[in-house]
Amino acid sequence: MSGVNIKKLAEILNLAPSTVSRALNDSYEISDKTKKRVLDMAKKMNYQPNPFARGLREHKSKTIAMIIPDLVNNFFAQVIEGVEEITQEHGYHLLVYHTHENLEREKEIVAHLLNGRVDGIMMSVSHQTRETEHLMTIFEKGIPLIFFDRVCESIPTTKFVTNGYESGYEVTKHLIAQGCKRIAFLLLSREISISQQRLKGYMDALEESGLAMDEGLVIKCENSDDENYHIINKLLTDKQAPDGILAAVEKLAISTYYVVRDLEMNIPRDLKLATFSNMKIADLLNPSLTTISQPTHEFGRKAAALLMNKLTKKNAPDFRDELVILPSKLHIRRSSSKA
Amino acid sequence: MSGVNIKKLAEILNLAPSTVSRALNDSYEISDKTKKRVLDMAKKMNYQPNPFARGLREHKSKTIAMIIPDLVNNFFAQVIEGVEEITQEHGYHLLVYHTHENLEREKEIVAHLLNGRVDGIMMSVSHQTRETEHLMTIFEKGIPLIFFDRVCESIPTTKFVTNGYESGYEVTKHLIAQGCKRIAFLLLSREISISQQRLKGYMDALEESGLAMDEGLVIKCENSDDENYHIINKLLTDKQAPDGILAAVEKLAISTYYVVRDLEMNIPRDLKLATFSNMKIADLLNPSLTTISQPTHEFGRKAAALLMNKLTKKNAPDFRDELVILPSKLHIRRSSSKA
DNA sequence: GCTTATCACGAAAACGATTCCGTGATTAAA
DNA sequence: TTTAATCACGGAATCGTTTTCGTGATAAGC
Repeated sequence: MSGVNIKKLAEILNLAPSTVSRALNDSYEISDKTKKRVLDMAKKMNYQPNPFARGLREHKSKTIAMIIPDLVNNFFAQVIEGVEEITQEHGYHLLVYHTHENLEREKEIVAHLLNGRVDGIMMSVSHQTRETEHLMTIFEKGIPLIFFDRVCESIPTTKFVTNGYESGYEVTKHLIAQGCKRIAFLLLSREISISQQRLKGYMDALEESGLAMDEGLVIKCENSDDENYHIINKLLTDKQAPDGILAAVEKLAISTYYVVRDLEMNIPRDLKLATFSNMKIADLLNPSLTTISQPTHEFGRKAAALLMNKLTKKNAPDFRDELVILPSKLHIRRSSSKA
Repeated sequence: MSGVNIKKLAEILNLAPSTVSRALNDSYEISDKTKKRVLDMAKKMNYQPNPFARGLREHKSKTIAMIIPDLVNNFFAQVIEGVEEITQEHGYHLLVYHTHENLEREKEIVAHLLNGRVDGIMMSVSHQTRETEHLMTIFEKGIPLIFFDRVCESIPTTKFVTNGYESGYEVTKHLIAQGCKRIAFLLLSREISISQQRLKGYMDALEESGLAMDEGLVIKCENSDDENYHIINKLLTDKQAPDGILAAVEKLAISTYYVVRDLEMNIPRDLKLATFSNMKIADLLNPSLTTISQPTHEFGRKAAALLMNKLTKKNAPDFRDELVILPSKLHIRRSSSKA
């Protein structure tokens, strides 16, 4: 169709394909005169190297993959922007895959990436992910792998996370300071480490404040908003209803707003609410919503920069088995206020 | 590194590479017995075909690209989800690129996709995009191209859009019915067709209602939130301030909220507000926000389905030069109410 | 029994780029 | 002047598939 390749260029210029290739790659073996001839003609004919031929030879794709659970969650959309900023700088391409929190899908996606299609992978595991063989396979094949946010602790590579424990602790302390005695913790999964850390921070804050830890107040929610509505509704109409809610995920806080509205309750009078979220308009909600927000763009940029460094620098060291912790920030707003 | 290829399989099975290839592709020339042997061994050795070798032979990448202006805008994030759903079904891969509303970047991205890296392109043009040579190049190279939302009218292919004119008209009529006499229209660009249509709907509604059209009320905003804050602030503190605002983009409505709050004005009493937006929590804002929302998932799915059909079906017809119109929906909420 | 299909598979070319090896020509060293 | 480098380039192999063209063997048709 298009059909400008090295062979044609060589023919037109009366050179061998090897010479043209070397000229294009600025090899020292080619005279400046010839280089100029080749470059000029290449530009004139709008030559673009074939990525498959090159990929086949070099075993490099100049492509990385991002595997994330979901996009509707604002968090990942923002991280992607950060990542893409960096990859584009380096001339890399970015493939995006959603697992929809489904382990089987995660495995399938991973399987399709083991054949050289990508040079590196950045991922956030689904909250179903307990087995890790498929992730270990990536690692063992030597494909550079970075986790972010939802990490898999057992794979010895670099992981980017937020300080889940500290922020869980901090926001719980805040809720207690505002007068909460029974604080429920809403989460999607207890499997993934970020949830565990937030939960631990929450529990330690309770204990330190002399509040009883009630296992019945740690509520596992679902992926479906409808189901969550009912779960939260049941929670709030119980005679042992909590006076505070800490949501591990934005959408659980949203569902809480709807339940509260339908029950004609009042936030923050009857219930104080805080959530982990990167929503930009938390300020404009009614009432404005107390959030713990993560530095999303920085997240994406830092993780991508590390990966790009590994891929573009000769002899870059392997990733260290470490956690890079990016601090979250607590934004106190009306939903958790005393009055 | 991994190293399970057809040649190795062939060696182990005592067959020729060509036979193995045919067996894997379920060719009629291979006996069932041999097919089974090959398939079993391929599974056992975890064989994954090399995408570059295949791509080089077939001139197919099994990959499509999405080029969008921005991701922070909820709209595109949701469209991507729809697209990915379909592409994943067909075993296709999805590359994502952001132009950040920058024409030069758009051109660069396009240039990198002309060499066979992708089998098809779905895009929404940046609002800077006036020239269309780079888009025409895609078309002329025969790469299937679909536009959505922000389309380029002059390229003869299928475009997916919402009914901008009708919804612009409808929401303006609504604002007028709520008592607005001077309605401002906030937009990012007059170049792109979707803006033009919404604007036209707005103007026709004004005219039909006997309201004077004031060019000074059509306000061009910027990409930066800070600048927009000042623009809107100036607008609302003018002695000729509007009593209604229709925002073409969600973020302009958000900025309006902040300005109104800082000016200690009241929505909807002092100013009625409506916006094009796919925000899910418009309901929870203070006051709740009247929106015109697009069917984002359907958008992505329909456009992707058309593209997949073209790419996977033999002899699928070329895209017709037509506009596929997906209707938007007006959600009336408190921000535009009479009282 | 002989010709002709059909079957089941192998050998080799091709896709487009990179790179190892060679080689004639010029230059430098002795 | 001879020898050895260095330069500037060409030839051919290579990456892993798919596919065209064969080919020997078996089966079918007369």
